[in-house]
Amino acid sequence: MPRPTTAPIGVVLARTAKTAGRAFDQALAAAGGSQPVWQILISLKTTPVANQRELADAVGIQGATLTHHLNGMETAGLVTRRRDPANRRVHLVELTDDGEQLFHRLATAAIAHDQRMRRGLTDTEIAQLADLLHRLAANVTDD
Amino acid sequence: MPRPTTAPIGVVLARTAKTAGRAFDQALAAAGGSQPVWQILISLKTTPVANQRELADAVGIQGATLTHHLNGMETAGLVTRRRDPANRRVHLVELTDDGEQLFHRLATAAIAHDQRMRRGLTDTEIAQLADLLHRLAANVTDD
DNA sequence: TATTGTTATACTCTATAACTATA
DNA sequence: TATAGTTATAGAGTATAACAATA
Repeated sequence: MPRPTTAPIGVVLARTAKTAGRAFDQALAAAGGSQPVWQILISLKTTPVANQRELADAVGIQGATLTHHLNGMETAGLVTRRRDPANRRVHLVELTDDGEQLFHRLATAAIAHDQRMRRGLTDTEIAQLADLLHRLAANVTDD
Repeated sequence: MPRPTTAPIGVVLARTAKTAGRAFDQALAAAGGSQPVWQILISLKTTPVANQRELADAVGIQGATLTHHLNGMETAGLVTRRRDPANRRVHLVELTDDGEQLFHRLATAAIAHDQRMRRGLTDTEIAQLADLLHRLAANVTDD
């Protein structure tokens, strides 16, 4: 008596994330950004981080990878880096006016993208989905 | 009266997919594979494709990208390519014995990974999740 | 010595454009 | 001309290892 073969949830998740991620990429690109830049901006705006290591953790990348993105963002005039006088090993990352403006443009694009994705789903269903995704992620997080 | 700020579902989805995707990468790497190789193998085994273009579509990549992966897989002895006698423009892709074996190893790893992710979730919840993800993806698919 | 961050280097996945082979 | 696939090239994102600066 074969179990009803539910398609592997990992496959469904990966496929959906690929599709949604590409659409999100396009939305952000049209607004002059990208997913890593958006993640970094949103972390800077919403999460109090003491140093770049914590920022990298918040974004989910390595420190060297963060440096790579910050280099680009600094060249583009989105952020400044200066040493913390209290601990000169620490580099304080701060948004410029241009960085603030890009943040708002990307936020607008992200909100529009989210509303598009949510079409036809109730708030309850979205909450269910978020809960299920959280529980799934917890299962593959080693801690 | 501000709406209860549900976290953007796109953010939750992207974060979950990143976490789950990396765990899946590690599981496949430990079994000697990768996500693109696994997607190609599973498409070859389960989807009847007439040519490489259809295979690329099934995997969700461009034809040239598929060629890139098939080159590696052919070098690794996982697949063979030969021209279709009936239409010599078409290259028939076939799994070798080694390819079959890798498919089974990766399938085992994928199943274990799926079971790990599903811990604590009922079959009903998984089915709900799959349904919600499908509806989300449909909203960002242009067709 | 330990901590913070950068530099150097390289790998994987992906893509577009130009090309070859076949029809 | 149109179709199937490959080659050439490039770009984005990520990572590890070695290094410099600071404590």
